Amino acid sequence: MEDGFDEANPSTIYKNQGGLRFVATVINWGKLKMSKFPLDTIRHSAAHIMAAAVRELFPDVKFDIGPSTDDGFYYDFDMEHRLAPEDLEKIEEAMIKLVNKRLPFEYSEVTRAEAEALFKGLGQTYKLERLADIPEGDKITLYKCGNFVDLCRGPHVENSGQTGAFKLLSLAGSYYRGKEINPMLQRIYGTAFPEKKDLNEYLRKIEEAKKRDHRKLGKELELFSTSDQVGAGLILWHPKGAFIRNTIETFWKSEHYKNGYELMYTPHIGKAELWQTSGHLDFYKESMYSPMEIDEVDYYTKPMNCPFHIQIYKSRVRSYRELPLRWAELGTVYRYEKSGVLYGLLRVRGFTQDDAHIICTPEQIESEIAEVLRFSLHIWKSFGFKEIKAYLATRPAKSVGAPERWEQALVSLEKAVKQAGLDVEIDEGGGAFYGPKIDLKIKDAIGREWQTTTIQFDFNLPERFDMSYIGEDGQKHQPYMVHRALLGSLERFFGILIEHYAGAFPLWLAPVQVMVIPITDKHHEYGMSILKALKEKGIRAEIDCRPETMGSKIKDARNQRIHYMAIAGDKELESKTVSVRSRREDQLGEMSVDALIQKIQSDIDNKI
RNA sequence: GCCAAUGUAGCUCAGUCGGUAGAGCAAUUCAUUCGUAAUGAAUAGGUCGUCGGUUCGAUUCCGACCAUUGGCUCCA
Repeated sequence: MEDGFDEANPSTIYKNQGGLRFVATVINWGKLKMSKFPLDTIRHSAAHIMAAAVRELFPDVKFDIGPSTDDGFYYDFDMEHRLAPEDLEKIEEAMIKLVNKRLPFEYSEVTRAEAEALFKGLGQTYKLERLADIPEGDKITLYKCGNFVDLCRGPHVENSGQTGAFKLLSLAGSYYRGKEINPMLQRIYGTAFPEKKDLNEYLRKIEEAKKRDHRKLGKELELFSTSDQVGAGLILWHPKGAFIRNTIETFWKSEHYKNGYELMYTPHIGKAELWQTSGHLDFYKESMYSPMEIDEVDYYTKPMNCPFHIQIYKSRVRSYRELPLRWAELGTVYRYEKSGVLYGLLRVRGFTQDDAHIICTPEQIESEIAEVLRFSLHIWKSFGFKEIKAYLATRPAKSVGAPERWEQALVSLEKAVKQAGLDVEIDEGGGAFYGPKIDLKIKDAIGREWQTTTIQFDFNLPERFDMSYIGEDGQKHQPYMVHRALLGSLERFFGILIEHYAGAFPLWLAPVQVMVIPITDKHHEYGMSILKALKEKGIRAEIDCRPETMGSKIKDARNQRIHYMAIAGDKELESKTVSVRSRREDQLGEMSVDALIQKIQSDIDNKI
């Protein structure tokens, strides 16, 4: 009978604390079937049940909030007990008991004073603070399920039996109100679905994502690693990963040359004065590494390439006749990232941007932007990504640059996006202080979105570096400058690529395209001749001459995600053929080596 | 950076309530010469993340650090 709770008559709860009355939430939903409750209602209700269960197990708990999310729900708690993974099972068990009781969700509209009295009485300090956030005049509603009452705007399901199939997934720390200076609360993540099969499908998806995890595949396929001795967030590209990177870079470079770019190389460090002029030491210093002293002058490792490109621009007087300049560089930069945010290839401390700067006249800006976008989509298509969404970020409150420039920039960005036929979302005021931008998000094979391409105007650096060109009128003018990265960084892109293809790269990127498998050592010689024929045609082939069974060699080649296996035994030796197996289609039967070569070359050409 | 967890052979993991450790896979050697997802046997392989403390003795207990994992914050 905690808190005056009467099991037989739940509605009597808290009557002693302000005489609050609760009514069932049944009205909200009428006769809806459980599966008809909105997903977020089910999840939010599950969060309440979880909170109620936590309260039973740890009575001293203080509650913060417990919303539904895109994938499920969470609830933030503050308590003496440090939650451990074993606790999740106990909490789930307690939840199931509450579910089986089919306790009604009941709500009550109360006055601020009533709510304050209630939460003060319960010692729920976070709830009191959350209560204070509710604007004067707004309704204050409480939802109660069993002996757990929560400040909540609802809605909820009718009773605890309707929270569907749920599962608690993980524990995490989380700052109160998401602010670093606030105390860290304990968060439990879970998810819920109307039906068990939906939950299972979701859990299967998590498993699928785990299988594709680039950190796991990177190790298994020997693509990359990091080393404690080198340092966190610094990537070592192993031969196979480096091969793929080189293939990406070669393609990237040739496409850039074909599309009107020029490529450059610039140093990894630059004097403090350069970064002073660029403003990085004022605005970006916390992401830069400590300087090194050379001949009594401080030099910084570069976090960006732009100041160097600008120096090339400024190496002589520029005429309007040479604009637009499209200058690209695979520039390796180093940025300090907090230790806790490092994540495989996706968040690192040293990375190579596929950077470019477009320097042009105001008249050229619109077509230049359209062209960058077109080029970007072409590149994405080449790597097998087809679903792309654009995000347009406009002028923030604090910003530099003439209003008419911002206006023109936005118009050209909008036009370009429209022309490219992309779905676009506007992020009002989300631009950088130095200019508006378009970001592209690409969707991978299992539907996850990744932010990659960014196209950013910069009204700051041309000013700071006093960039100019001589116009038709013989006068000095300030050019427009646009930064853009298509793949983002090679590290991050490689991580995305690994997950997109689950390690099974398209043939043109695959480090090994064919594995020749002689059945016994009688066939080694013939196998070697096949290997030679393939290599002569520039096909990346290897041969497996280990004294293993054919089945074992096939298994290993498959695990290495090798596209084609060319099996050579007595039959093939006699008919001068190979028996071909593909990763995708299993057995393709016997064919001549020439036929295999043709097949492979056609796959490569089609970027399959 | 913060909260929590983890760190044992190349990989995946077991184990030691304090007496310097074990499996499977991989590797090596030998045997097997095989027809479309694992042939068999033997051998070798570990400062138990690093440094310090407690102890007769530490991989085990304690502390610091490093790294990793799940989140939070951050990512102009």
